[in-house]
Amino acid sequence: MTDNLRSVVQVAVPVPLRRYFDYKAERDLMPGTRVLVPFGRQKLVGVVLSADKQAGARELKAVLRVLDETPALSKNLFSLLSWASGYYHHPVGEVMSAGLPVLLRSPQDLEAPAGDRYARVSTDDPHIRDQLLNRAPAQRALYHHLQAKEWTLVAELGSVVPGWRQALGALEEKSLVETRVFFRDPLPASWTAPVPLTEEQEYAARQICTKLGQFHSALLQGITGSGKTEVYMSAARACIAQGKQVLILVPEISLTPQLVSRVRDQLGGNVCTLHSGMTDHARFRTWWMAREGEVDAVLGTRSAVFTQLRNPGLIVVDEEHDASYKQQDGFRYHARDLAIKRASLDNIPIVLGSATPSMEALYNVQTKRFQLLELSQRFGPARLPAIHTVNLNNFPADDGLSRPVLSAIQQRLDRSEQVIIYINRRGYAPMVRCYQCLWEAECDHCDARLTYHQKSRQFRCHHCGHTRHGDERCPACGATLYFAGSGTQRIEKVLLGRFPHARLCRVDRDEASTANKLYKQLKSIRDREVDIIIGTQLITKGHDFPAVSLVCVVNADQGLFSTDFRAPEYMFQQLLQVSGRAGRAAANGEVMIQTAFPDDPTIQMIKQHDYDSFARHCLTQRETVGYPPVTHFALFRAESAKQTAAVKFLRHAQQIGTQIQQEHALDQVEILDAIPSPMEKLAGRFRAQLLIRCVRRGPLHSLLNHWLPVLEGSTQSRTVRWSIDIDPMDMS
DNA sequence: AGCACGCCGACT
DNA sequence: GTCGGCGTGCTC
Repeated sequence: MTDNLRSVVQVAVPVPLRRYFDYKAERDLMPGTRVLVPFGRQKLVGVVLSADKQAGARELKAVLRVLDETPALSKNLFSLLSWASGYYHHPVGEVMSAGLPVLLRSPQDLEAPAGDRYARVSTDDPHIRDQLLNRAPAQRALYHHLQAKEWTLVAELGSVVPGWRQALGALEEKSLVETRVFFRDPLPASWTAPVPLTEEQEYAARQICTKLGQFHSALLQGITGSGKTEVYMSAARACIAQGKQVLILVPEISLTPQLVSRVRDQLGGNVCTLHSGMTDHARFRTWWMAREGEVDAVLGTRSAVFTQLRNPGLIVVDEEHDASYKQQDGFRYHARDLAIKRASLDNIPIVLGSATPSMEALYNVQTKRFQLLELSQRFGPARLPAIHTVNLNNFPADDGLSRPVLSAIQQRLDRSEQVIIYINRRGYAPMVRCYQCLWEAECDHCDARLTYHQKSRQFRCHHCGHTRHGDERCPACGATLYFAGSGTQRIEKVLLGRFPHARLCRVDRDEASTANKLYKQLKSIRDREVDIIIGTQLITKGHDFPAVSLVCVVNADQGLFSTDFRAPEYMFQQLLQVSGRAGRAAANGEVMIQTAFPDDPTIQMIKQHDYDSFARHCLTQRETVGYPPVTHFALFRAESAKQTAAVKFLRHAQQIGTQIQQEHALDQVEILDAIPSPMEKLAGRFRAQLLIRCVRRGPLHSLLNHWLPVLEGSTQSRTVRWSIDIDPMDMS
């Protein structure tokens, strides 16, 4: 029998299996090429891993269709994803799939994306216009609408001008209006001359620039307001001047329109963005242009680390310590770490920036893997705010706010300066109980208390989103409920009673539920339409409020008693970040932290703005107890609707692991006991975890390499939902 | 993950 | 007598 399918290709199919599948193909295909393959009785888009001529003994199915002329995944991106699949021990098919834009995960040929049609007025001659339009009101309305702007997106006309389709056609016919298709927003780039850098900034930027063209990692540590962005931008301009592209990663929350326009201003406008709010089509367009080399810079969140660049030149990871870089489900990668790997594959420099670097980054500085670049001066007139503590043992805060804090607020209001009240807890009260019948507001689906939301008269679970209606009466016996602790709503109410003439603004996920609402709130704060801002961590990130001169932290003590070993680190980062909001323009910035433990060493170091001492202290501690980054963690997680199933499964996993460990003499690795998660029940599922750790990565990974296939093959692995988390960022 | 097959419980 | 529950097995 003649067979023109003479090649065998290994294909990564998007299924949760830690293996690939062989198919016949007409010719050898390049790694990274997408193929449509039959899989069971479905057809799936897979990615070619390798090809060889050896005809297997088995009868193979044939590739149905080759989807890419040139591989959708470039050589380096393919290498990055292959590496990531190994490092994170995640099924290769799912990893390859995650590295593709959503549009390319379905069987579409790889071709240039469609652009957007824009329209603009082409003639401004009033005579012609009036003559041609005096009997066409719809056309006239459309014409006037278009006149207001340079290019207008045709797709947006529907909501503005009724009957636009006909009118536009007619206007085009009369040559009064022209339309064109653009890949990106054709607004002219406003270009701002770069601000002169300080000596420190200049030095940092130059250090980065000298490394263009080779792999090099630098940590840019600069206190809030020291102008890290100017350093990135200066290095980016140098990179672009060499004809290379820049990839800039930012945390989810800080990718605001202001940031985009700021970067556009500084880099010459040829900048594309990539974030979760965009449509699949818009993302594909950015992806395509970056790959074609048509954009100078890509600015994006976590998943933008997979953007292909034709001429990569520099990677920037802003707010490197931010938790949103870690994907928390499915393929649990860390975008910052992948960015470093990517820089090494592309042979280009990478800059990680932060005011409060992660312990991981600082450890890499200690071990000489990263170069440290420091910015120690605040830019412009602003100085660091003074940080005071208010001892809650001496000044009780019955309603959440102590007397010294209240009088400090009064003082700022008298001087018409703005105040931020920082409280990292939404709702009215996190604890509700009845002293008559001892009823307590608890979630039916989680091991957690319900938070009372007064505004919506609801009890809400902040873990699973479950809500139940209720008011201030006990649902069991009708007595008046007791509310303990305070959230943003309660603080707002207290302030309203205390300062009836002040204009309040509450910024939390309930109030700022969409990016647009948040943006409006932030704008009204900046425009000084607000006196007191009550906010959660939503307000801590990167926003500049020049008129804020006082920041009050309602309760700093949660971070001191958490079960999570990273809690002090997060607390420090958060408090320094929110402190940075005080007095960015004025010289009289002040921060007041309410705490019952003013002598706690962490609190003391916060008062001194002494992140370096804290970090040293923290790293030493991590070293003694064997925690990351000095020791490496891998965490098995499992969950099931049945109470004991998850722990049972992980005990089974533990047994397999211990046996494999002995067989391969991997005795440096420590396998702890399978235990229920700190919050065992979440959203109606019972969860458990199993921690593996090792001072060296090598043995940890080789253990997992032997372990996971066996576990995956075991029949019990179908009874629960389980996953492995390499370098877990939270242990809940 | 999907999807089929297969063997035990309460229903038209 | 069947519809359907989810345990088990397989996907080149």
